[in-house]
Amino acid sequence: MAYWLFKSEPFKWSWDDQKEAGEEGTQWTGIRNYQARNFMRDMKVGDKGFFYHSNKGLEVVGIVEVSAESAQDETTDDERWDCVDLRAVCDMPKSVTLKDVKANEKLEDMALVTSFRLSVQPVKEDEWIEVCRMGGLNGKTLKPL
DNA sequence: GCCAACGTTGGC
DNA sequence: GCCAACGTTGGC
Repeated sequence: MAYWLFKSEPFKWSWDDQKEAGEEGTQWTGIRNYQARNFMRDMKVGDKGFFYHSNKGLEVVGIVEVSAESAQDETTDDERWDCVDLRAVCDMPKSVTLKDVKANEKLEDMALVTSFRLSVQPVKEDEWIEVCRMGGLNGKTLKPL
């Protein structure tokens, strides 16, 4: 299983919107960047990801799961763009801010810091565990600590 | 709202 | 295939 991070501007698509999309989840539309798209093509159903609020908030607020593999982005006819479906899994008991991430030397190589413009990013397992721990979650079981 | 970083486009 | 111009992202 792989781990990822998804950025969204909360005034466009917030964590609350994602939760309202329910168990089925919904397409993670609007990605128009080849690198980000290629990461989505690598995703498998069941992969976990952080839901990050960019622009406003600047924090990881929840955990999502890939609920469908990459398929045509329904918001465009352009066949170059496809995306996965995501569903909300749980809240971060305590949201983890970009500031917190930058202040943690274990996370200095995290793509969130090094490739900050990339809107869909891979997360290494140790980074996953660490960010979960900072947010009050066990990264393996996704239960509160 | 500014601007740095960086991806994309298009002329040559 | 280079590179300048341009557009977008996202932190500050």
